[in-house]
Amino acid sequence: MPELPEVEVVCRNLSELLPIGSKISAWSFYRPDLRFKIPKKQLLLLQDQALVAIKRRAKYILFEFKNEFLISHLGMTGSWRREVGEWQKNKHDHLSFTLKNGHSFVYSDPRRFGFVEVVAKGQLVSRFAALGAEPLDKETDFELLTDKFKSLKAPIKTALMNQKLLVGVGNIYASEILFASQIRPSKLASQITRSQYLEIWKHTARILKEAIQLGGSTIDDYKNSYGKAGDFQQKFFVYGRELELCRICHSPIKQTVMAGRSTFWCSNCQK
DNA sequence: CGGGCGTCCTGTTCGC
DNA sequence: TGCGAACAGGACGCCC
Repeated sequence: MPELPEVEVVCRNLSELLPIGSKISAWSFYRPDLRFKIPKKQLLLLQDQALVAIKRRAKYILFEFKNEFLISHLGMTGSWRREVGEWQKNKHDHLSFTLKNGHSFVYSDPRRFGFVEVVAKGQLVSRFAALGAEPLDKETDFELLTDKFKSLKAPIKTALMNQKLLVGVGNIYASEILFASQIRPSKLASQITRSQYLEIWKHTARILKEAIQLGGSTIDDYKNSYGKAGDFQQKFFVYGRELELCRICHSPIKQTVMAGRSTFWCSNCQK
């Protein structure tokens, strides 16, 4: 489900729903078996602490407290929703916390690829040491990023999804970015010119921003924290459009599997 | 060693 | 209609 735009939207939703200074007055745990066992003890230590901020890094949601971060990764199907007053627990709800005002925030995750984790502030840098550059951060050095990409042997589509170099791009947006850049997904990252990389970085930022503006992409079940679906899927040029006609040249869109993931492209527009 | 593949899960869709 | 296979937004460990 969630790539950078979807996670960013959820972070913005949660920032609105969870005012700075909010305090968790109670935790509830329903089933501990997420990707990693839910760290109950550490979560309980966050009780009565004031929320400082909610941020995003890569595809992670960071709830910042005075001394720790509560990290949430949504995996494929994770979601946070708010419940006010009496509410019905769902089959895939794993945990929730409640504020003094009675609002509850519930984490649900059918496929259980997501997880929550508590990290001391001093440990955050090392925890995220393996993560690459943020595509929407104006501090990102795209010249350096280009150098790194050019040293890879992998196809560009696989490279774009590698979170060690560039974060936030997943299977949907990788296909969309390469269509906009007019480059075939199978083209080797090392064979792409510097000027083509400039195009790729430009379209990466543009597409991710547009997707955020439209509330992300809903393929099947992604919903933001208000329960609302995204609209960016209506703007897809290639993802999920196998055999449909290219919006630019009207050739049928092709689909193949690369590194185990469905990949979509136009054989006429992309070289 | 870099990179590809299988794997962790459940739910839905597809094809026979 | 029914049932099993294939597939789905991520990311890690293992193996070549």
